[in-house]
Amino acid sequence: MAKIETQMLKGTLDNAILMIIAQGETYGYALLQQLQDAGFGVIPEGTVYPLLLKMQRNGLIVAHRHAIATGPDRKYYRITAAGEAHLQAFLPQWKQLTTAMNRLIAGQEG
Amino acid sequence: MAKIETQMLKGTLDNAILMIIAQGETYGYALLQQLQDAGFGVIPEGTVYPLLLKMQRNGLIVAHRHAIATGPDRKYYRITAAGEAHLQAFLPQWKQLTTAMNRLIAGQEG
DNA sequence: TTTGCATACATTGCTTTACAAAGTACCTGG
DNA sequence: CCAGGTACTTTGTAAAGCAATGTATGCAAA
Repeated sequence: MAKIETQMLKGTLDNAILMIIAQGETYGYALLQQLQDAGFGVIPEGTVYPLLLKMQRNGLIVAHRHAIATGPDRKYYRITAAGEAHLQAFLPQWKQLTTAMNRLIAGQEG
Repeated sequence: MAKIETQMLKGTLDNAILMIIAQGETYGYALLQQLQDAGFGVIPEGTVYPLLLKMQRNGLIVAHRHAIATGPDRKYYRITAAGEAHLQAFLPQWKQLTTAMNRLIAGQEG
């Protein structure tokens, strides 16, 4: 999986993570793999963990720590109503940006 | 035209500008309007002009100043071979990012 | 036993980027 | 004359991704 230019992820990665959480409770370390599976390439821990903390501070997600049989505790995240609202605000912006870009790209190739 | 969250433009806006220049020589002040027409919303001068200077330093575009009959001089920009190569490297990354995001969004709605 | 590795999360500091704000300068219309 | 549109520049700020480093747990191999 190719690595996406990091600048391009700004303002997008957080919403990607929020969508993954919205589609099923998960925890940080698992998210690293889920992001890769989704096609974002390798996203380092130093990116994901601070992001999760920030989203928690902003009330977009809530966490609850869970001890498991084997290995360190996990922090599971769930999306909040504010998080859902945030996603609803993001979607049209993403649409606008990709529409504008794809039109330029079409003019580039065609 | 709605305003796109500025973080989302990082690493994308430069390539949008590069594509506009690739599709026909233009100058900074005209670019402001072209970006808006393309659907990016209002992009301020404090964003576009520094970006053009940086792209020039990086050899992606070349400029030549042109005096016109009425009003201040204009700096017209043309894309270079390095600029074309830069675009060719950008396109698959953009494709990868939008593919990954759109798949998540589909899972969000469907 | 102990070394190493995978799991799991947190923190500090760096770099890049969009942007606000302010400035310079030209020309036209009221 | 002066307000406003045209046209470009510069300085400083805030935000985000990430490298690097650290902490801690449990298991497997040596």
